[in-house]
Amino acid sequence: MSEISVRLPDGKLLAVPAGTTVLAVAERIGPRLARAALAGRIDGRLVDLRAPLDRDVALEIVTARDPQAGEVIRHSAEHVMADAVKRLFPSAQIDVGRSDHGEKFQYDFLVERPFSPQDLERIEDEMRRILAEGAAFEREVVDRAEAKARFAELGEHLKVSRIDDIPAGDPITIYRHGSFQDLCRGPHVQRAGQIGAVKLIELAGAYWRGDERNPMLQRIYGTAFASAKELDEHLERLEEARRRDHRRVGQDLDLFHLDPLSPGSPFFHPKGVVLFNELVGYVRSLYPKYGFQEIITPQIFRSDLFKISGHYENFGDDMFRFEGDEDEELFLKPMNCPGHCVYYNTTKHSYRDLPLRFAEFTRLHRNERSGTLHGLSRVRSFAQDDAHVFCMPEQVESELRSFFAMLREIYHALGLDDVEVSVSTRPEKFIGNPEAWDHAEKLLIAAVEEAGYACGIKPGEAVFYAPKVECDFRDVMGRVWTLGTVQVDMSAPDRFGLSYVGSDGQEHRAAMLHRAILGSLERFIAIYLEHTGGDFPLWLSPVQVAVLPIAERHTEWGARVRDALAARGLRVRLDDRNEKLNFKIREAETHKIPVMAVVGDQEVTSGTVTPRRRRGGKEAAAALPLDAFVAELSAKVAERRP
RNA sequence: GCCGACGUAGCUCAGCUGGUAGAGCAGCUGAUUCGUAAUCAGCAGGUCACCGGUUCGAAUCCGGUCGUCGGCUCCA
Repeated sequence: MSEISVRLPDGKLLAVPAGTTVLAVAERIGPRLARAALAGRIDGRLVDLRAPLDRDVALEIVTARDPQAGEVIRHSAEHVMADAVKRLFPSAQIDVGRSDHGEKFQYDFLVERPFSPQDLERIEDEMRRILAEGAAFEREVVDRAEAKARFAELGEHLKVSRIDDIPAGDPITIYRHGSFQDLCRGPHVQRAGQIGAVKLIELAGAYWRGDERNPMLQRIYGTAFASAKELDEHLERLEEARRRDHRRVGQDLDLFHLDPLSPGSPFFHPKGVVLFNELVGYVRSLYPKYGFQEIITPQIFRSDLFKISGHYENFGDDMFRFEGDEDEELFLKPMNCPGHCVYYNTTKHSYRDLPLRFAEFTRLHRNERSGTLHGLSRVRSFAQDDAHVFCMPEQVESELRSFFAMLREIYHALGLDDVEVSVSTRPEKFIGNPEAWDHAEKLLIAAVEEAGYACGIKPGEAVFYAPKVECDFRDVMGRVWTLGTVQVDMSAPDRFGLSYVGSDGQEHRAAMLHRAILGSLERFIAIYLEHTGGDFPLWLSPVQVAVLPIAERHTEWGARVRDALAARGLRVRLDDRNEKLNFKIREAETHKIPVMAVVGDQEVTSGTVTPRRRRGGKEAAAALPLDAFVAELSAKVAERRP
């Protein structure tokens, strides 16, 4: 039998017979490693311990300490959960599990009646029992007919249909622990005991094969770790996410609320409006620099507009529709682009006028399905930092360059530095010709790379009328949100007959770009609140300064401090309540006010204030003349420094 | 829209298997005049989401509606 060579992480080469399993290699290295092994890794890909090696490879043995250990453990926990469900509910049919996203795993079941939260507890207990039994996971390669027959006999009809999804020629493997077996690619732990801690998190309905025309299965989500300590840390992170939830922060800081009388349409409170307006004002302040002109188009349009744009047939059900006089069909606009096209067409354009860049912040309304509404991040009424660029086709590249320059400037100012950019390519259903799509996609990819981003590709993810760039921001909790986007429209120029007169005196088709940098302001605020936890930089803070007199005799000076700050446009509150300084500080801290100005006897006599920064702690701050204090703060605000 | 859970004072929540609603914080009043994260006391505050049913009696049990939350689907 031929030998292969296995390179270990320390550089050592091990010669073993072809067909040696990963586990056997681990045993050659040492029995303790073999016992602790959860999986192997070849070229960054996890492989099962029982998988035979058939070529020269670089191999790492994955143990509980490995960053990828969780993936293996959770994958095996899926099987344990399915096993537990089958033990408690023998008539349940198993569909499939997943554990390749985040720190949770899931499994779907077809059951006569939905699981209850009590069932969840029972299932979790049963899982612990299975872990305690510590059965070994075994791997088996079977042929297709055998696999189908086996699951058919078990009454697992969903599973049989899943076998049909496996491409012909691919090996079919089954993993078994105890009396439970499941179709699975692996890899899996050696024995159930290696799953140190499990917790079932939640129940949900999920359509079979993700199609809403199919029956709904019951999905259980859980998480699993090598140790109880890691599980606790994970639960602590979930708790932290709950603390930062924008709905909670929005409530605590009195920024907005959602009222049952208008589901999905937020009320912004005065402080929320400050945040909203500061964001809009900032973007607006950059419009001259990047050559945008702001316009305001109608909120309501006749249906004809959306018939021209194509939204009528594609999104008609998701628009707010009503009737005007004489059965006139009207819609609340769900986006600005058609209106911008109408405006573009009000005059004949020369190539000398292009590019024309129209921006608009007015409100948009979409009748989102009730189940999809979520705080500020999914609403029915919102505004975007929306704009459309009308240009000659050969100007698209430089427009994309300008888009990324503006995007960088804004994200940097807001402290959104962890951004990944990708291009979504042509979906199955699309309009326009494929060559034009290919060309546009190439332009986008080149522009992303030129802007200095590694360009990811999201195959088939584009909108039906336009390839698009998506800018995904990773927040402090590690969650990814799509913010900015730019799209090359393959449809509107023709549908609206967007044209310009070229230097040759002939009419030419114009190119059109859609772009937004923050996207929906509502959604952006949600994301930003969770990212910052409500700790805004000075310039965005609804209340920038709290003036805190120590006793009543200091309020007069406090009022003059307040007035001096307010006169320079700073948002300031004088806390003249009859409370102790500690109380006022605590409240300013919990309200996330970035700067406090303490005034007592010393300050009154010397005409100063003693500043205290948010979370400044006990460090002794020096008193500052009022003028200097005001000048420092207004300079920071003007420069949008924290 | 679909599956499940939930809806009690402005906020956060308690109220065991049915017997006329309770706390903390916030608010109001008073006392205290205080130097870097909660001073003390008193007062007031609820058609228990809404509609209907069961019952001598419903916050509690049942049905419906609305909303919220977690998912699914969708996201121009």
